Amino acid sequence: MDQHQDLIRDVPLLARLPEADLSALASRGRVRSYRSGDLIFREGEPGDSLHMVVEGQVRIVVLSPLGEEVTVTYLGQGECVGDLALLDGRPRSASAIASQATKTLVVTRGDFRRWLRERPQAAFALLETLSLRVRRTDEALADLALLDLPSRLAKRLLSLSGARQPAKGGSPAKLRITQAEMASMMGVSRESVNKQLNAFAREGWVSLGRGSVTVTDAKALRDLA
Amino acid sequence: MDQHQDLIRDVPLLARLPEADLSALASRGRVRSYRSGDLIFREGEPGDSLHMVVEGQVRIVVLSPLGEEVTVTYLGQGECVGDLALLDGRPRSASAIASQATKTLVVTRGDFRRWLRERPQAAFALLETLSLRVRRTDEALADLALLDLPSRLAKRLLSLSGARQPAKGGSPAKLRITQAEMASMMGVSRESVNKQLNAFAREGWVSLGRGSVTVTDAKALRDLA
DNA sequence: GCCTTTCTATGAAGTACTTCACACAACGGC
DNA sequence: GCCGTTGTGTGAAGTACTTCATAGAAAGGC
Repeated sequence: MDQHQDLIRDVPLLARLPEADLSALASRGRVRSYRSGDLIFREGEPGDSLHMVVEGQVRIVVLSPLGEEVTVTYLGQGECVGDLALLDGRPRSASAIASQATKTLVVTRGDFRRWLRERPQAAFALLETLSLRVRRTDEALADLALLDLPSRLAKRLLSLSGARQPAKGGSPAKLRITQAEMASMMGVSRESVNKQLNAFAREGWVSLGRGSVTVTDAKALRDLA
Repeated sequence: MDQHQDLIRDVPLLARLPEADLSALASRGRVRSYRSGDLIFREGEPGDSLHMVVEGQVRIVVLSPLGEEVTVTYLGQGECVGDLALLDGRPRSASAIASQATKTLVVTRGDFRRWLRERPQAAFALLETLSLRVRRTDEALADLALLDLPSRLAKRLLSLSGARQPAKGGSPAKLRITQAEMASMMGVSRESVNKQLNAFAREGWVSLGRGSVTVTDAKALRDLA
């Protein structure tokens, strides 16, 4: 399962499209800037645009039934925010908030559909990409139902570190993330994440700092997951 | 919302296509018959075909990390089995087993791609369908992480009964399903499902039989979920 | 009919998480 | 430099599930 992790990051919606098609799409977009903490869109709003992250980082949050904010994921440069809205025109299923100073390229649904109509080939690539995404989400669902916290945490650490440190050997990747954020993403308490991270640290698999986790033994984590 | 069940049920891959396009695709397929218990395909095999269920029922199972079979969902008449393989050509992410005598219409990846090439419009419909499926799975993921068993069970009961009893008023729908199957689908123990179902029964929200659950107060379940 | 298998039902003990309570360390503002 | 804020670390108690054990009732084979 975890060998698919690399796909997670390098398969944003448009990754498989030829460069020319991509820039044609980009040329129809407008650039928007956000300061850290700015709301990009809110859960439940009608969604008719896609944001490609040009610079910075975006936090995706949903409201839990109990009314607390739960961070689903973070999206960085080159990734797409709110892409599903382009395809099905449904309301936003989550809110997007700039977690740093961020620039996005906004493409509207209308522009996108015109662009797609002129490029039937692009639809194939999109179908393939979306299909991979369904697989990945299904897999996450199975993980959540079947795996315990240590395994899930190990997977998550690998996925996060793999993403930021692509195609490099054994060199350790320092993740800039708080334990509270990890807990929120995984749907467990901060205390549990803390205790498990410290257990990993005692084994020498990770090293911890204030607001950071560094994976030092990826193999051990992979074995666990 | 809960899990794969409903999404695959009311949003089969090809639901939004015009009738003519559908029958053009169907005409390229071959019909295959399976007896109850026959394996249709196995997890991990290369996937290059789609099965549309013409008659009968198919059980989708994955192997958990501990080696036990977990039923992900059941697919019935008109639904598609192994549809993702057509789009991305990846190995099967689950096994499919005929849970009754079943007939399927098999379409190969090659045939599908030729068919799709001749119908650029169909790609739009497929993109929309897949997009909805991603949303539903994401939602199921959030449910699993955030909701407790009573809520999830209530949702699941509604989703199952809604699927079999579409667009009808207050009339009770009798689900033909064992508690063990429900437990396997939801990733909890059979005993937990049993105890919770009996709690619902004591409230008068469902009535139980051997191999069946009947929702008698859908509103109460909805309030809980 | 009986016997085997399948399914439901339930209590007792164990486990993995949770919440709560608190301590302390690092950083930022001024 | 001090002080409020944010983040980490940890134990105690509680909760929601698990597994295990056991029982009985319904259905199917022959």
